[in-house]
Parts: sequence; structure tokens; C-alpha cells
Amino acid sequence: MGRAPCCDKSKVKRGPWSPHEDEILRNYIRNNGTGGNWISLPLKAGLKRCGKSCRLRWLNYLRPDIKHGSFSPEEDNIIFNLYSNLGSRWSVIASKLPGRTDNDVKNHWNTKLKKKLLATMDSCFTNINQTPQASISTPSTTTPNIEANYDLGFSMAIQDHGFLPEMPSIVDVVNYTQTGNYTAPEYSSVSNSSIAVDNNTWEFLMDFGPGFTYDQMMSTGIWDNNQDQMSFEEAVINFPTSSFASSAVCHNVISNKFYGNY
DNA sequence: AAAAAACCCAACCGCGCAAAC
DNA sequence: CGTTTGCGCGGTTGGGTTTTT
Repeated sequence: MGRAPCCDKSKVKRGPWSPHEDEILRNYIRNNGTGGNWISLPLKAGLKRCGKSCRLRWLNYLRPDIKHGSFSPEEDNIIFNLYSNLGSRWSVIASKLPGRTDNDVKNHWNTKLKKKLLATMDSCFTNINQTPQASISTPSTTTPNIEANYDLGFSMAIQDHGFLPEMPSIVDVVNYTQTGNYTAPEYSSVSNSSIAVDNNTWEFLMDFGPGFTYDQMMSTGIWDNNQDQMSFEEAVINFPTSSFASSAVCHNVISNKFYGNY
């Protein structure tokens, strides 16, 4: 036995809203508010609509603070980063984008961003497969060029160790640079959050760490003084445009590609 | 120019949760 | 307490629009 329907479907109008209906709903809410009860609102407002339909129309379209129009690159970036870590929690993602609704963000992801991400990942793997940069047992002394080919930016470390899942959970310090000039060592924990790729003739480890130096980590607050790390989720919400968040995108997508859902 | 395919997005649906009873 | 009710969420769909063939 299913759930009782919220209204009598045969007595309410469905489908697209007319400008007249929009005006009735807008005027009613302007004068009376939503009254805290969407189910009874259409009757009071004089609309032959289901309460849920009224709620959706108001929240997703008529609300005065809704931002209409296309998404900016900054908004895209935030959606990428949050989606990669939170998954399809559209309302949480939308809450970080003023004026955007969960429905907007969801539609934008499904129609635009998902394809963009997949295309980017494809080009990333093409580059990885064509341009091996180093071999095992040789700590990196040159900048791996993967990052240059990949605009989301992640860090890569070449280390002498085996592959997941046997990879030891140790802490290494690896030479790392984003600019081509060595700057500072990055502290890197090697764990299941790192990805090893065996391409038969060459091997490497991609370390999807924060991409920050120790000092940067301390200053962003991602680490506190006790070096307790924020959760991934916390960090990405707090720093949605950081390289930390960007690296998490790569990590999650590539993890899925190699190991399936985790 | 017409048909087909792809894209896009507003709207619907049903479920889980929590507040009210 | 258990039950009912309404809200909010995420998945999905219908159909209008645009692009491609």
C-alpha cells in the first residue's frame, strides 16, 4: 500500500504555470507570506494547484532573490568541487551559490558540467598514457607535466613503493612544485587516498593531497595546531575554490575509475 | 526545407525525515 | 509513546527548443 497522495490529482491543474497563475501566487505570498503551510495555500490564494506545485514554483522561479541566467565560471568551479566530495546533495551545493536553487544546480550539472568533467578526464588520461615522466625508484627531480595538461590541478609524487592495496600507510616528504621552481617540500601521507597507476613500463603514484605547503596548510585552517585535519567535506565547503578542493575532484573521479565506487 | 537527434529545464513524483498531534 | 501530516530533497520525465543530418 503506497502513500496517500497529497492532493486530488483530478481536481488540480498540472503542467506549466501561466503568467496569470504566477501573478496570483506572487501577490498572495507578497501580502500573506506562505503561512507555513503549502498544502492549504492554493485554496486560500484561489489557485487550482497542488500545494507542492505552488511551493516548487515559488522556490524555484518566482522568489525575488532567484538569480536567472547562465552560471559563471566561478559558480561552475564551486559546483565541481562540492559535487566531487558531496555527491548529488544539490541543496547543500546550492546553499553555497546565492540565488541558485537546487533544481538549477542539478540541471546545470546534468546538462553541462558532467560532460565537461568527463571530457577533461578523458584528456587527462590520454596525456597520462602518452607521456610517462619517470620510473619507479627514482624520486622526482623534474616537474611532472601532468599538471600542466590538466587545469584542475593536482599534485603528483613519484615514489618507490608498491601499489594499492598493499601500499604502506606512511608519511613521506616529497619534492613538489606547481611552478617549475622548487619551493618547499609537501608533506604527504601515502594512503588509500593516493592512486597508483601501473602502465607496464612505468609506474607512478598520484598523490591527491592538498597541494599546499605546510605553512599554507596552517594558515588556511585546514590543519589546526595539533595537525588534526579537517574532514574532506568540511574543507571543501570552507574552501570551495582552493586547490585542495580541486585536487579532491580528481581524486574522487580517478578513484572511481580505477577502483569503482568506494 | 524537413526530419531526426540532441539538448535543456520546468515540473512532477515518491520517499525520508521531523514536527505535530 | 505511535501515528499522521507536511516539507524538502533527489531522481526522473515531458515536451519545447535548438542543432545536426
